[in-house]
Amino acid sequence: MDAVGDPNVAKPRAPLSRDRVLRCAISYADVNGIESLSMRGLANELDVVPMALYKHVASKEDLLDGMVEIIVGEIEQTPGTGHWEHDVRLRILAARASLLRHSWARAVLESRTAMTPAMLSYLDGLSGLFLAGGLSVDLTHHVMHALGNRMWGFSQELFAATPRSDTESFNAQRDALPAHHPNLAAIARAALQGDPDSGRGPGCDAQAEFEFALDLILDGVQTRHTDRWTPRRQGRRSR
Amino acid sequence: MDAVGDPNVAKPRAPLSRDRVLRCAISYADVNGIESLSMRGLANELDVVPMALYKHVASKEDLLDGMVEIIVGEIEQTPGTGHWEHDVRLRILAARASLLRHSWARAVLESRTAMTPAMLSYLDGLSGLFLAGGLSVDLTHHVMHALGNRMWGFSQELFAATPRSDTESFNAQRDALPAHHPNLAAIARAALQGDPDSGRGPGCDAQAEFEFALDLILDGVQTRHTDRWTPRRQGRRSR
DNA sequence: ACCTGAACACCGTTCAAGT
DNA sequence: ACCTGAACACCGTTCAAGT
Repeated sequence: MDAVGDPNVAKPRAPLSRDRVLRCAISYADVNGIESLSMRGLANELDVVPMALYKHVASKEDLLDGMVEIIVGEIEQTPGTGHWEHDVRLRILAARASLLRHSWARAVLESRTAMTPAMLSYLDGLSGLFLAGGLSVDLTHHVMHALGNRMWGFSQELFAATPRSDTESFNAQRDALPAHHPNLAAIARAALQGDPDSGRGPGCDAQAEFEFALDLILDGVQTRHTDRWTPRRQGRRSR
Repeated sequence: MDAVGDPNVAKPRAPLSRDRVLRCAISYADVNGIESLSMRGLANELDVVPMALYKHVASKEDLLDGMVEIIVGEIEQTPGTGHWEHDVRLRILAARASLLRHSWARAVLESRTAMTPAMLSYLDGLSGLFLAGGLSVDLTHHVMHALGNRMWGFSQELFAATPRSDTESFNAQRDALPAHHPNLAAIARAALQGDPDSGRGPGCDAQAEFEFALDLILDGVQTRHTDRWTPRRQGRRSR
């Protein structure tokens, strides 16, 4: 009747489409890591000759653009309530949730230089939350810059989760820390003591760090806003 | 007497060293762009067989680590005066100055996952400025995260300086901006009106944006510091 | 007109053969 | 013991030959 049980019959492979290519690339990167994603490997995954991809994707760069496009497009459009601090916080945490689902998303997004429609929409929506809260256009502009890649939900990693070097050199480095880097050693010690139950070794609570930094910035913006801050008027404040 | 004027005599090529390899790679990337830096091309630049590089550099990853290592190592060790806001500001602007000298530095630094000695030293020195100013170890820890890649002197680029796509699609995108992205359009319009003399098209004053964001964060830290902020005590503030 | 195998011009890195 | 040419196992992309 059909091809079930007969491995020699070609699978009725679904026709290729840009969306199918991009989604396959995403799950391939999820499973195998972004560094092992190649046009040839992806074509193989799709049971297709490499050249067939170029009908739906202009180049590998375009493929990567399309991959982040999908993920950014999936960011939840959290509702605006008119309380801009709350609204912005919610929206950015939604972005964080979307992007954290793919371990490679941060690196790829940071490597992109093109602006895609979904990225523009997200940025426009986020700016709109500030403007709806009554912030001036100028202040909103500067705040968007100030958020940095935090607007995508990223917090700086001080020490990579998995040091690339082998364990012995990692241990050597850690043992040498107190002598040569007393300040970092103190911080690391306090972080480890403070979170004895997290049990993640030298890591930090990324979510807590993210929210601390986000609130720090939003508070500063609130201050600038109520102070009716304007650009080029005040110059640098004395300190 | 010597080889001057005789092109057939082999140049007495300086013996290779890790430092010479790294510095040649840096200036090669400065001139030709990081994307066209290859082990083979670098070897060719040094009049050497590709394999010879592997005596001084374990891999291309190690080469890139070494390149940022040199640049980070060149960050000026600005003096500490005990006024931590001033000291931190100065040190971070010094980092910015060093890294901005190489257009590829930001991308490469952000792609690194390993911690190198020079990076550790810089981080230790920067933390030390906060601690010397009387900030608690905990607050210093969180602030280091909050600075994000701003601690290296980077500000978020909202729109890449040179859109990768061709000019016509760029124009099409810009013309479609007001209709679909009213908030971004308002920001772009204000930015262009506000800086009529900068004449850099749709760009922003990166230095001004950087200092705005840096001061925003440092002010917030000052507030947390004088409020004797401690972690896990206050949880989220109501809003 | 469409599709695709082979080819092109590269990579980073290994390895064995030569000195 | 040291050095290195050739080779290996890939890349992204072009292109001409086949249907």
